[in-house]
Amino acid sequence: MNYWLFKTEPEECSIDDFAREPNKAIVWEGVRNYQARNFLRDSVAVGDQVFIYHSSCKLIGVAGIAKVVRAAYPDPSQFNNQSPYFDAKASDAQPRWVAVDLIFVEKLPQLISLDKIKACPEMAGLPLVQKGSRLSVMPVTAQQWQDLLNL
DNA sequence: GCCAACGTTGGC
DNA sequence: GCCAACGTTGGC
Repeated sequence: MNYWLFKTEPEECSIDDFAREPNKAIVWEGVRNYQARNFLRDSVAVGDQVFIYHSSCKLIGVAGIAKVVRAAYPDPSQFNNQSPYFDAKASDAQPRWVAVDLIFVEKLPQLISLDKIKACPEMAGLPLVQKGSRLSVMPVTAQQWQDLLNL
């Protein structure tokens, strides 16, 4: 079992959206970065645990936890020309992007803020806090996972 | 809303 | 395959 951190803008999809329908799988679509896609496609597996990180908002940080219930499959939004994630260069035969499905695990009683994460020396290896990193899907070690929850 | 740092695109 | 121009990300 692996651990991950997925970034999201809460206005689009927040931990509260998961909490509202705790038994409904949420399609994690719209990842349009090759490095992030490769993680999704090659390494994210059913049962993996995911930190849901809120970005570009008032309260920036890890807001909760979700779990992978379906591994990578072609991201439906790439074929939908009404979607902001539409990709004209993708086809059924040759999809470019993948999605996974997640389900709610918990909302953290208190958000783990980016400030706190940055201040923690154990988190220095996390791409999230590395200068210039814009990865939206990143691996988290078991140690980092535990340390983060202890913050 | 600014802007630095990245990633992608496309002409050559 | 280089690289300038452009678009995006995401904290501030």
